[in-house]
Amino acid sequence: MAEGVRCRIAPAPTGYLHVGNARAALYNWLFARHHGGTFVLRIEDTDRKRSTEEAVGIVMESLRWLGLDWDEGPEVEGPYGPYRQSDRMDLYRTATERLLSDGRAYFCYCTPQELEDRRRAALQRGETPGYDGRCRNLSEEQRRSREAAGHPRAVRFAMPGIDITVHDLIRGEAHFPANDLRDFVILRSDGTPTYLLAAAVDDVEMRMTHVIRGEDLLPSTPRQLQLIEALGTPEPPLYGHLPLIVGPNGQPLSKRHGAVAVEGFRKQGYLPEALVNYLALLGWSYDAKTTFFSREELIEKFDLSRVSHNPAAFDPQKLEWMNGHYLREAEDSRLAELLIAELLHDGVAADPITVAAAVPLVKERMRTVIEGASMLRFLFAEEVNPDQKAAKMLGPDRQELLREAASRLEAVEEWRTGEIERVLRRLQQDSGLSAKQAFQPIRAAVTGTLVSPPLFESLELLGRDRTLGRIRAAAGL
RNA sequence: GCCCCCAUCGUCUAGCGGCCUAGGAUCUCGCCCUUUCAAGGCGGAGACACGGGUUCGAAUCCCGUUGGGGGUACCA
Repeated sequence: MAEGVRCRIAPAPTGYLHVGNARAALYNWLFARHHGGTFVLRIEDTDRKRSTEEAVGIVMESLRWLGLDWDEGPEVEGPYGPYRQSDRMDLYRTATERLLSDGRAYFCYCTPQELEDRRRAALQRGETPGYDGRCRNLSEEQRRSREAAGHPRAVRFAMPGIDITVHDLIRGEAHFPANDLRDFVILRSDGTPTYLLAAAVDDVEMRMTHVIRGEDLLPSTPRQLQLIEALGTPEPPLYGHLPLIVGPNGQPLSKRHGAVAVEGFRKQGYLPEALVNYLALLGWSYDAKTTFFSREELIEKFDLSRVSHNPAAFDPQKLEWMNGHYLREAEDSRLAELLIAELLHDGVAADPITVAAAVPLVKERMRTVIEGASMLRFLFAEEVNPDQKAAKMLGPDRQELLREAASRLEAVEEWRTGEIERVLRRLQQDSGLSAKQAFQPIRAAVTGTLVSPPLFESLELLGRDRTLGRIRAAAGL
């Protein structure tokens, strides 16, 4: 660690940033920031068909939205670029050639079909499936004849045939028996590198000191360690494997469980600081008590030794609750902007001044921006269509109350919350009704629902004309 | 099949041999506050997967079982 920490997030541009990747990015970023190190973004797009420019853009946008800025990577570049694997093909080819000439890799002429057949046969015999190494010791003659026959060839890495122990930063040691560590393809027959090769080469070339990634990659670590050693690296990176994020039932997290992409959470009205805080705690904890962490606190306190070992179920409800907390803490002006954007997205051109005035009414009762926006809709609608429950509250027996309310409100001198409240409370007392009995019909008439922001404030914001119009309409006037 | 990882309330977790009558958060239920809904306050219910060891003493250490997840590709 002499030169300082260097770690990275290396997403494949699949068109969105999955929460699992987002969390891995966050932990890497926190780790780098905590140690004053360097956080690198590398795009793993060796699978050309699946990656587009647009997909890369979305990944970067999601990272930025989360506030995870990278020190090296696309757009900012850096001393070990380029940072897209598709721009680094020469490197992989060169590395392969060196491995080939060092005798650490060899050409394999087996076809996918043959491989599949042998694999099935081995499974049937109860043996460990995996490459049997048959092309490893081909004679020069055998090789030549296959070349002459035009057989496609892939390049395989020659594993040393020894047991390997991985020292994991998070979970300690993991032992892998030699028999399960078979020779694997590093360069496909079409000349492109596989993940194992590309990641190993890049981690070495980019001087990564720590590789913190999902547990799904733990079994590939002994292979990469060997590859890295064969590449002549004096000091391989240290590895740490994060527990996977799973769905509510312990199954893999999928779209069926709601949003799984960072972009999706943004669209649903979540705040980045809420997602960051939630994700930080999904697999890591600081102590028994602390739940809320600012970005600075996370940087200061984050520590790999406190990352948990077991899979964590993503809990949308807890995220929502946490989002509510951050919404309440957010600046009013920021919320106003988000609400206006959300309303507009919904086809409502909301007046900014009204929204700004309404923010205090909704900020403490919304859990997402979408929810907040829906609470404000009645302020901008032409007319209201009472929902079922509200309609019940507007039966014939409430008409007199509504009429009286309309006439008294018409006489209010200054259309302010205080005045409105005074008049309506007097009405309530005169009517002999309970507050609930008296005010719910008015709420129903004005907002079309029985659940809304506080009534008197709402009436002020709605304005006298529309308030009276709605009450009268509900009273059948 | 084989290999690897993991195992505390429904969920996220604290716990790293006695401080545990197992703590916090979320969810849920009740009460208070209250014009509705929230927010807030108070209270309740809710977990050490199982079986063996080790030890004066085990949620904590060891072994096994069971369960879950991951891997086993010319995907990443």
